[in-house]
Amino acid sequence: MAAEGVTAKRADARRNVESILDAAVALLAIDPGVSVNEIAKAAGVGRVTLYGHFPSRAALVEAVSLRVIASTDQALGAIDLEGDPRDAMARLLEATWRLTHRFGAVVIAASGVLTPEEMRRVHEGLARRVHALVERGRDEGAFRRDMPVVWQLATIQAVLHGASAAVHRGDVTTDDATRLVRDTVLAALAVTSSA
Amino acid sequence: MAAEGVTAKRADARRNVESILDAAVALLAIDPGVSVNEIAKAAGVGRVTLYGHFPSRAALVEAVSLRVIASTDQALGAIDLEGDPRDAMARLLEATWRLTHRFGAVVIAASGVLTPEEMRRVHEGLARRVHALVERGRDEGAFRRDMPVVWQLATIQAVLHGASAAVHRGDVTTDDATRLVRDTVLAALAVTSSA
DNA sequence: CTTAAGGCGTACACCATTGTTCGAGAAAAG
DNA sequence: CTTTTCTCGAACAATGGTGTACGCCTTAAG
Repeated sequence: MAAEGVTAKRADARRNVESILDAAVALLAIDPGVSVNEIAKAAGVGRVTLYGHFPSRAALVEAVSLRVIASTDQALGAIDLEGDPRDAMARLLEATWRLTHRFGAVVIAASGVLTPEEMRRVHEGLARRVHALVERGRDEGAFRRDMPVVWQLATIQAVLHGASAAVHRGDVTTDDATRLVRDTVLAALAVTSSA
Repeated sequence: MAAEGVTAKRADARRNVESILDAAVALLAIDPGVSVNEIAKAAGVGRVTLYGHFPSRAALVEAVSLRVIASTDQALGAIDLEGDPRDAMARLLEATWRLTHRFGAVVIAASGVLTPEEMRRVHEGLARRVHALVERGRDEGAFRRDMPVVWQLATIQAVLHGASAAVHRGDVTTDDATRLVRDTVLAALAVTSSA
């Protein structure tokens, strides 16, 4: 329908592609080095079938990355970043945390496949919102200015990643982590009363 | 000399073992999956020579782990943890940061070789000091109590790890990171003035 | 129902890595 | 100098992963 040059894929083929992508996202989010065999098995298809849809492991990882990026970008785009920087950051963190926890190590898998330039562009696109919000918070006196912005961004990312690890370890629940990430990051960004 | 049961190793053999361990620590701290070949090459010895001293890759990683653990334990044991919890935490963080940055990913390599029980014991030994200090700080009203201790420990670890990544990325210098880690962690642990 | 697209298992080539063996040669120890 | 230990390269088997070729079978599509 879309293009008549390519013979429309059969229904089960489309279903399998979806299964493969779903399984790949789930497994790559835990272990970036998972084998194609395991992904195919988890998707309920044969390894050869997987290769019928994705010419190589790299292509699969790339497809997964694109899917994760699109999903992430869409979710973050819906966040209201206006108003008090602290409140906006709280909202942004809540959404970002869910995404980080859900996709986790996919980034690591992607870093081995995508070119550094592609990685930079993706990271840029996702970090842009946080970056802009941190800048605004600093300008408006809500966030401390005695640290580099890049450091503050790195801290946010580190806390998110650490929260994901803590949940996987069973130290805290996902719901608790939502609150803890927010409070911890806001405390780290807040202007010190002793200054 | 030490024991007459074993024939004393030759001088160059001892030197080579040291070279191998040094190279292994350096390489494993960057890439936990580095090959034996690369380690041997970096140490300036043949791969077979390496296998002459360490029966397997796992044995090498274990030896490296033990060396790192001993070095870490000794360095942290020299820290004065008395006095104001904030000051003590600052001192502890400074030392821990240097170790984290120096050894980094060795932990990841070790996790694939050491048994979970061994890993737990090692982690316990290293986290014990931080844990005790956080507890004391909470009891004395210096650190906030509206977060689980395990979360606060996870946060500290996350910031340290993130700092190491930031330095490797070139976002901040090692010296800056020392100060930033301290200030960020203390801000995250501090009791909120708004509460 | 007929047909073609897709699924699936087996088997194979290929590559990197681990771990071993052998023998010649260099170097330390006495 | 002699002996013993160690180094080192080359070669080999084993493993585990990626990617391909082939043939049979299932299933969607018309």
